[in-house]
Amino acid sequence: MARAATTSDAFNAVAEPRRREILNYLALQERPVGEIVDSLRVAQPSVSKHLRVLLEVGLVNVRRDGRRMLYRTNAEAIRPLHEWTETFERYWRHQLNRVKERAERKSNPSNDAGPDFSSRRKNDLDGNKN
Amino acid sequence: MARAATTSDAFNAVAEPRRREILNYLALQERPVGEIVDSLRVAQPSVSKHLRVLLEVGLVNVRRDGRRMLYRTNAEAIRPLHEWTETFERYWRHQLNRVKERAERKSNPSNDAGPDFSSRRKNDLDGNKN
DNA sequence: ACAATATATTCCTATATGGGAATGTGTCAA
DNA sequence: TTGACACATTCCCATATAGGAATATATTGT
Repeated sequence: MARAATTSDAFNAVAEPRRREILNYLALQERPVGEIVDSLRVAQPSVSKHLRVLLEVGLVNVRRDGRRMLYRTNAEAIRPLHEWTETFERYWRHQLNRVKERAERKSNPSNDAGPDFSSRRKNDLDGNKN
Repeated sequence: MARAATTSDAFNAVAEPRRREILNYLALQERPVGEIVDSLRVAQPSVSKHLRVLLEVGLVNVRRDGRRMLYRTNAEAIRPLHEWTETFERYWRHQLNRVKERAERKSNPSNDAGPDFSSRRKNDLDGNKN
C-alpha cells in the first residue's frame, strides 16, 4: 500500500507546508486565487491544485465572484487536529516539570560520567539525509 | 517533485493514522515493541518501521531494556502542531457565532428558496472516489 | 557456542504525489 | 463573436511511500 491520499483527511492535507501557508493566508479574509499566487509566490496551477485538495477535505470554502473564485479557510475543519494535539498537552506539561527538576538537581555536583545513550533521539541515527 | 518525506517533520509523520495510534498508546507509559504489536494488532515489522519514523522526527524516545526496546511518546514534539492549529481557534469561534446567529434567525419564517451553491464544500465535487 | 527471544532492516510493488508546461473552461466587456 | 482575463485540469516524471515476506541483528540463558 502507498501513503494515504492527501485528500483522505485534514491531517494528510495539512502535511504539505504550502497548504499550511495558504490556510494561514486565507484565515483572515477570503481571497481570489490570483492574490494567493502573488502573495505566496507560487505558480498558479500549483495554487489551484492545492486549493482543490483543501476544498476536498473541507479546509476551505469557495464562492464565485464574476470570473474570480474567492477562497476562505474553514477554521472549523482544523478543530480535529487541534483536539488531537490537545490530548498531549498534559504530557508535555509533566515533561517540563521533570526537566525543571533535573535542572535544579544540576546545581548538585556529583556526576561527570560520559554521554548518555539511554534515550536516543533523532540525530543519533540521522546518518545521512541531505 | 514527490510528496515530502514522512520523516521531514512532525506534520508529515503524524499524517499516518497508525502512527497517531502509536503516539496515543505510548503517551501514558513507555512500552516495548511487542506490546504495541499485540495491542494495536499490527505486524511487527510495520510497527518497527513506524517507530523509526517517529523516532527520526523526535516524536518518541527509546531506551533499551535487555532485549527489549522501550518506546515512549515525546509529547513536547507535538507542541508545534498544537500551536499551529491554535492560531485558528479564534476563527472557528467567530464562525460558531455566525452559525448561532443564523440558527436564531431561523425561527423567523421567510425564505424557502432553492439550495445554496454560493459556498461549495467537499461532497459537491466528490463525484467519484472509491 | 547455541538456541530462543525481541526487534530492525531489506526487498518487493502498487500507488499517489507535487511541480512544470501546456491546454481547457468559464466569464466579462465591447 | 471575439479577445482578454481568471482559474482549473491534464500530462509527464522522479520520488517516496506502507505493507507483506523474508532475513538480519542484538541480547539473554544455558
